[in-house]
Amino acid sequence: MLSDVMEDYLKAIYSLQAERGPPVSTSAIAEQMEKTPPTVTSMIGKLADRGFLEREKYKGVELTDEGEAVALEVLRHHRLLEAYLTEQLDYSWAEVHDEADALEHHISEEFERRVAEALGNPDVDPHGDPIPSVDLDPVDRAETSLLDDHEVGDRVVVSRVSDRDPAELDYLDDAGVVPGTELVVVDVAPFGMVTVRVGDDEQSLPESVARTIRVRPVAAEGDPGTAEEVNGA
Amino acid sequence: MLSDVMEDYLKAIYSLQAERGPPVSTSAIAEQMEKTPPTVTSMIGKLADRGFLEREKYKGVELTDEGEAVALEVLRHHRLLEAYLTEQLDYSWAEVHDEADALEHHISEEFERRVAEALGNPDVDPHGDPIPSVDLDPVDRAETSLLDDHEVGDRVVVSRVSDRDPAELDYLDDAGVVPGTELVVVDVAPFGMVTVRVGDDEQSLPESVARTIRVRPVAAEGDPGTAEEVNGA
DNA sequence: CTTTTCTATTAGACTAGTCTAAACCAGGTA
DNA sequence: TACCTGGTTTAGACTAGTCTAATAGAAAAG
Repeated sequence: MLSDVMEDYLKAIYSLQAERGPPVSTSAIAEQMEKTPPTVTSMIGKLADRGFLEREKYKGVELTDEGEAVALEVLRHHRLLEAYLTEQLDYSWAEVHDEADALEHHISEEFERRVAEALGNPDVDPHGDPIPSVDLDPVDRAETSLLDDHEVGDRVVVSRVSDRDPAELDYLDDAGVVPGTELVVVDVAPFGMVTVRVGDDEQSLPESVARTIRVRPVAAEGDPGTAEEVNGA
Repeated sequence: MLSDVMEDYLKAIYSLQAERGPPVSTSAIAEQMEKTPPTVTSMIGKLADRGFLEREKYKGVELTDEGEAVALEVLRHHRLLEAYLTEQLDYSWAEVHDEADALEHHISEEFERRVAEALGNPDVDPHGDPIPSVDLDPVDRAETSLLDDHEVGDRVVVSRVSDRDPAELDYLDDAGVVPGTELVVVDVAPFGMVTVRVGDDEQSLPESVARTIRVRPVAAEGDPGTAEEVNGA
């Protein structure tokens, strides 16, 4: 009933809304989706007509509960697939995103169920992103903050990394920066370059990378999820 | 470069060509694809322009080597997926077809490779259909014939069953008619109803079903593929 | 309060894939 | 040979999704 394309828009709007809050602008969606603004205007009109979002012209959009449910369903598919590909088919951390993007719209509820079961119903994917529950409760990012927003001396644990750019993921993987890794911010240079200590090594991360890493305070005793082994001392 | 839709047409044409030989008519494709004849005319025009088939107006089409390669690639995906879903995710024999149809166009070469490896590079799927090789050599149905074409007294081994109709598959599964099953034709009634003995049981199969089952002579010592256990005495 | 600038929307066109209705072969029948 | 019948193709329309170019609204600057 809902095309792949529409699902992609709802997913994009969901993540923009989660990051920067509603309303979400036409141009923000256009950038995220790599489409032109008129294309987005036309699509949000259709999505609003079908009740997936509220729209105020020239202002932006906000997902309705129904729109959010669709986005969460797609997100659940995406993250379950990432987890499955990593754990059962030996995909590397960096490879899974594109494959999951291609498959997320085409798996049945049955497939979703069986994959979740095979994984023991995990609640985070390999990047540290929370997997929406079967009943699609909104996921929250609770205690986390962006690494980019921290100051020298802060000691934090990596909660999640973006799953978008394979090259970046490979780089972080090599650097030992994965969900669960503990790090200390040792320098913040002009233009946002952030240097962190990971175990005994220091790693300098461009701002564009630091902005995609979410962290939580190091003290937390909370469940680190399915985090890989923690590096360093 | 090639849309899902085009891949589906090439797959359909491939299987029609394999069953009834070239040329394949517009109406046969239309029926298989559940599309109208004008739609098919328009699509085969595009496929011919792009070199995937030879077309003679008012006569029909025949796949080029390139078209056949595409069809075999899709078929390989389909059958690997069926095998994977059955073996690794506990799908029943009957459930896999639709899931594989949905996924076959969206898996990467990497996914194909990993799935094949996880299964030990099988050469038949759970229905008994041959899985095209990685290098896409044409598959042949060698020694097989349709159950429908046999006479009372013939003793044969099931080589493959159709993967199209889940209800039919469930029925055959219950009846113990799976690839590898040995059966004897005990009656052929008017209108094509075929009665076979499977072990100690007799099963009557409507012609529509008997026509989807391929069998080979019982004597053959050939490799029975990944056949399930053989039922009966 | 007016002007400039930036973003959003409208207008209109294009491709892919589909349909219905009408015209058109081609082969068999008279 | 002429006709009829049935499958095939053409004609034309429609939806989904996309674009570029032009217009319009909102917000910021003067």
